[in-house]
Amino acid sequence: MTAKGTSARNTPLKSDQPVTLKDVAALAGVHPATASRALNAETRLLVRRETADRVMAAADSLGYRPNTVARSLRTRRSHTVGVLIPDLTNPLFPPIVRGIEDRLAAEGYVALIGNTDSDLDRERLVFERMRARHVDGFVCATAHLRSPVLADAAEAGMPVVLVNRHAEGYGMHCVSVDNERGIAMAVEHLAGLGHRRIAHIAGPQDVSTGLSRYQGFVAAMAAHGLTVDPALVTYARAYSLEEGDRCGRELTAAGSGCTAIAAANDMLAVGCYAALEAAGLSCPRDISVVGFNDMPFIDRLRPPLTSVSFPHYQVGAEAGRLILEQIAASAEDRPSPGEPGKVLYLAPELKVRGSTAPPAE
Amino acid sequence: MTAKGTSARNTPLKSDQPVTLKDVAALAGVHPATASRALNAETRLLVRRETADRVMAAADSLGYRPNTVARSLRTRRSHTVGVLIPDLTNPLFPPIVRGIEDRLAAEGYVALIGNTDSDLDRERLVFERMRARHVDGFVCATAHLRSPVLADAAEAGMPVVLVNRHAEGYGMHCVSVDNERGIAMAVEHLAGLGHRRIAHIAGPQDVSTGLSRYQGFVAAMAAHGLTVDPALVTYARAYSLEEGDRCGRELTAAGSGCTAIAAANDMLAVGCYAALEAAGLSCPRDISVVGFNDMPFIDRLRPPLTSVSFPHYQVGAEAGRLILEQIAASAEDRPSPGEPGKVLYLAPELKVRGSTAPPAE
DNA sequence: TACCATGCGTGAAACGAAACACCACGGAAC
DNA sequence: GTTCCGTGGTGTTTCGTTTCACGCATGGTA
Repeated sequence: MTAKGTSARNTPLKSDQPVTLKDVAALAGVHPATASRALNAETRLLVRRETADRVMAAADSLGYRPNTVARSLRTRRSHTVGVLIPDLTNPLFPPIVRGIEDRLAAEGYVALIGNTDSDLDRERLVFERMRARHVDGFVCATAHLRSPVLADAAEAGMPVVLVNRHAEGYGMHCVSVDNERGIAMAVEHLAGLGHRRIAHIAGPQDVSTGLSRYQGFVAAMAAHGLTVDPALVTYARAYSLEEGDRCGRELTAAGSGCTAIAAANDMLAVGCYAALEAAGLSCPRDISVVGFNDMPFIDRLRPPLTSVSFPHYQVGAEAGRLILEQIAASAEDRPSPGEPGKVLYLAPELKVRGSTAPPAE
Repeated sequence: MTAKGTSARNTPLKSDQPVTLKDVAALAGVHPATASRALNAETRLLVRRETADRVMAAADSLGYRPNTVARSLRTRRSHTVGVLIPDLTNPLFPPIVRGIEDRLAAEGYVALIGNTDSDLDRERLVFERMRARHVDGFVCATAHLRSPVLADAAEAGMPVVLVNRHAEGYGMHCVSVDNERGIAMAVEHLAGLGHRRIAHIAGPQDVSTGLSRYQGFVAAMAAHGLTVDPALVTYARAYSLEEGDRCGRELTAAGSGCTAIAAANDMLAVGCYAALEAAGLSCPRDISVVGFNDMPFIDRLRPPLTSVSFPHYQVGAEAGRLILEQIAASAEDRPSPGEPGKVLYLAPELKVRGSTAPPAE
């Protein structure tokens, strides 16, 4: 009866029906409940060593794989987390997602991924879909400052960690970069080069990155004794190349006289390149451009973009760590909507490259 | 089909316990089984119209959401598919994954994502992990020509669709680009410019893209009456910048005399840029370089890379379509390991950019 | 009137694993 | 000798849903 296999992976001898816990128990000559505990590391000490070994051997020889679905139904744990991102094809996100996924994988978790395109309806849809699949928590990179989805999640007491973008008032932990500090470094760099009329392509003001980089820009300008000309601030409706182009055209139109542009994000900055080219301007000779995020490959562009950098992968990994921590924590240990929510800021760093130079004249 | 609630989301009046089918049935004054059928569009016609409406209204008012986990346990369908990719941070994959995900989302499916780093052990791990979660099928972009994981999947009769990389002998459908044709276009372009000594940075030969691009290269050279100098073919161990750099250095070393390089992939080509720079060579003046894949942003590099293009997003979307098709198909309709497996090749297109020019002399 | 479809619903049994309550037994304490 | 307790296990229930196998009317038909 002990159809002991070799160390090699032996296919179950049974029919094509998957082998269940009951089968293992039967082979080991023990009750299913006992088998369950023997196989579960947590509860293994409740069963005699020798019995446990017998069960494990049986499981091994049958090629038993626990049915996670059944287990989830009972334990209400799926060992799965949902990851919400605006758009995977934005080069900022892949490293973050990898960081998350690697961290999760290390603990036996897997990631369910969903793109929202910054569309609230689509966000709701994927959120509900993931929730229905009983994810243990969410990592959310799509946070708007006011987010109905996050409000729901908070009310339901689900573990959520925000990444990159912050949203206050829901008591959620967040891991991101110090945006004010980052944009200040950009302004400082430009001012140091001698630029006075510095423009800003602001990101969407309904997400934290857009807002705080804008505020940081204003503050930093003031700190350097520079005035913010309202004509030199444009607002992008999305972090996209197209919007960068549009805003760039606006800034280069009709004698605005700006010599440098601090964009709220690399996509906007790169989009801006096209606008400069269209206007017959050269970067950095005529106009300097600074981005934010230091996306992969941005250092190989033409010209290489000066950008505010932060460790994307680590941000993701930290977010993964935090969500696992919260899942493990009992409900009362989690932050509640009332509290402020811990914020983990990774330090920004300015990467000076070929897109910035002293003003022409 | 589903009875959309009002625009306002009504919170369940019950306690914080999730509302279950039994609750709905109780409110509607009907048996749980009946409620199940009333809510399930497929079986709704088995119940009187009026009763069905009552049940749906009850479900709506309670804010009922079916427990997908319980459903999966019973139906053995998770409405989840596993997506295996080598590395999300390789810019080739995000658009493909988005294509897959969008297509899946349209049918109510979600994607479980896993990076393997081209490591067979890690691949096995995430594969098993996803399998344990009862994914309905796999989309696999990591296929090696011989793959134990795929062999297992085939034997178990699980729906699998290969994307980008092909693997024969497992009878799986595949959606990709015509690699031979693509590399031939690259060679033709270079030959047309007047290049005679054309080098090839080959990809890993244990994956289909590496092998067939290499074979295509050899064939195309012959077709143009050019000889393949073995010294002008180097083999990358991975599709990485580092390997591109290494191979590039090899090719530029000591008087190989090559004037053009056809790389098996953009990452290798871009890595090669660094090697050229290190050797004091200029692209395209001294050496022309052609890539493959036409990754996002590659057209903005310095210099913009000439590359063989194919529609990444569509490839992903097609793969999504195919996997859904197979999941829907009954087991006997699926391709079996014996048969060849349908292959869907999307047409390549050469994007000529600034990295190629006639030879110097 | 007898009889069979048929429409609507009800019970109850899965699905696979974990949690909970219990039980036999041997040894220790009183 | 009785009580008490810890060890190592057994049964049973539960998780929420689907689905199979019926029952019970009703209506059309021979």
